[in-house]
Amino acid sequence: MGRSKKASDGYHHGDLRAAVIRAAVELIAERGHAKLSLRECARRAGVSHAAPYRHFPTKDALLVAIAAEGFDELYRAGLAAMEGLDDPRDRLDAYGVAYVRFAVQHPVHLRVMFTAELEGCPEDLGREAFELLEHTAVAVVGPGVDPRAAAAAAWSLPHGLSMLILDGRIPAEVVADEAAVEALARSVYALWRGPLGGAG
Amino acid sequence: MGRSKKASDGYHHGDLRAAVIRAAVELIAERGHAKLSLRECARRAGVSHAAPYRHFPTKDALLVAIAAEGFDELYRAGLAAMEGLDDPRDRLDAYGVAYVRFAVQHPVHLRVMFTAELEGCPEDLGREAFELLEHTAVAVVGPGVDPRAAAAAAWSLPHGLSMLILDGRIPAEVVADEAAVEALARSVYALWRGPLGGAG
DNA sequence: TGTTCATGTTGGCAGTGTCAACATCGCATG
DNA sequence: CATGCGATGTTGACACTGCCAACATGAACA
Repeated sequence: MGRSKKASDGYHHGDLRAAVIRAAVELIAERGHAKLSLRECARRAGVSHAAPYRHFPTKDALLVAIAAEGFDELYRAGLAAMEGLDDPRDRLDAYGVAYVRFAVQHPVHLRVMFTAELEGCPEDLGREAFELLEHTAVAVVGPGVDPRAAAAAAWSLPHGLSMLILDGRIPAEVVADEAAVEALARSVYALWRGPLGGAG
Repeated sequence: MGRSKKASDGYHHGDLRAAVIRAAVELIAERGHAKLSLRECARRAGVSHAAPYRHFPTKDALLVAIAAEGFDELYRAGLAAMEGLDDPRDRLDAYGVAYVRFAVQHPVHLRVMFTAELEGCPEDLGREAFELLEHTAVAVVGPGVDPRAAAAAAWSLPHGLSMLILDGRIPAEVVADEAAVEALARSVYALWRGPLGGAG
């Protein structure tokens, strides 16, 4: 039952903050967002019911921490996916596919990231990830287009697909495993490149 | 303080079911999804704390009722928007714009509709709205394309845009009022028709 | 007129978020 | 080495919640 690296296994936990986050993500995955309980997190981390309050002033603060974790990882996944690609459109595609991949790999995080309603949520949460997308979109559409509209358009597609998948709105066969999801994402982009988007 | 149409203003309420739903939507709009409380709904409806249980066996059942209401209205909004249009692409656009309009007009409903995680949620919740979209999308892309992929692609765009707006992820100026939102939706479609989608 | 049954009420239980008061221990300072 | 302080964890409490069981009311039908 190693409690992890440093800190005696006695009174103090050692890395309770991370342990609570981990427990919360597990709990949400098991029971759903609405049934998350700080006290249950504490139990799973092996501490008393009020211990998490030393690290998170409020339940919402815990969720904000999860969201921040998610945005950070999403940003890095986007960067990694676009690495080495030069054509703006290829880069945008790559980000989009990575976005959807992130969604199925970290469904709890994505859900929490876009649940807002969180009080005390820092204004610029997720800004890096957003700006990366906006710049990529602007590079595709050129300088004549309102960047905010370009960003909204480029963001909506992978975001919508991700949310629909998380909500179980996409038939199960089409999202059976990670490869299937990636294929779906690519074909969604292809459709908007082709018959859905192209000239009629 | 007329309690509405029939039913004496005494022991029995008359239309408690609808009153509870109304109160729940208000409450979520004010305090957020997570802080919805059946007891507070009961208070606002002017009944005792357990009265809602005569109409909803569980809190989730109340949310399912709200979602059903939303899907029904979304379906009818889509139908109305496409009425009189013949070109499949125009019809798909019209549905999409109506989808986003619905989102800003009924943010609570849309949020609840796509929160899933609801236990005892009927399998085919929202099927009408979905099938309408799928048929419209298939009419655009033709018979050679997997209908599930076509539906996913056509659905992702308005859904993603709606969710981003509800989450406050789109700059406030761009979604200041209903007209601005509609203009944004149209320009998102135009971008995927043009520089984002078209041949480079 | 009398009974039934949907609807509403009261009271209670276990669980929750949050707070205040207290306990323990690592660490820097003498 | 002693000491005391601040970060971290504990205990106990409060108001609130979802849900349940037992009871009350009254509208509609026999």
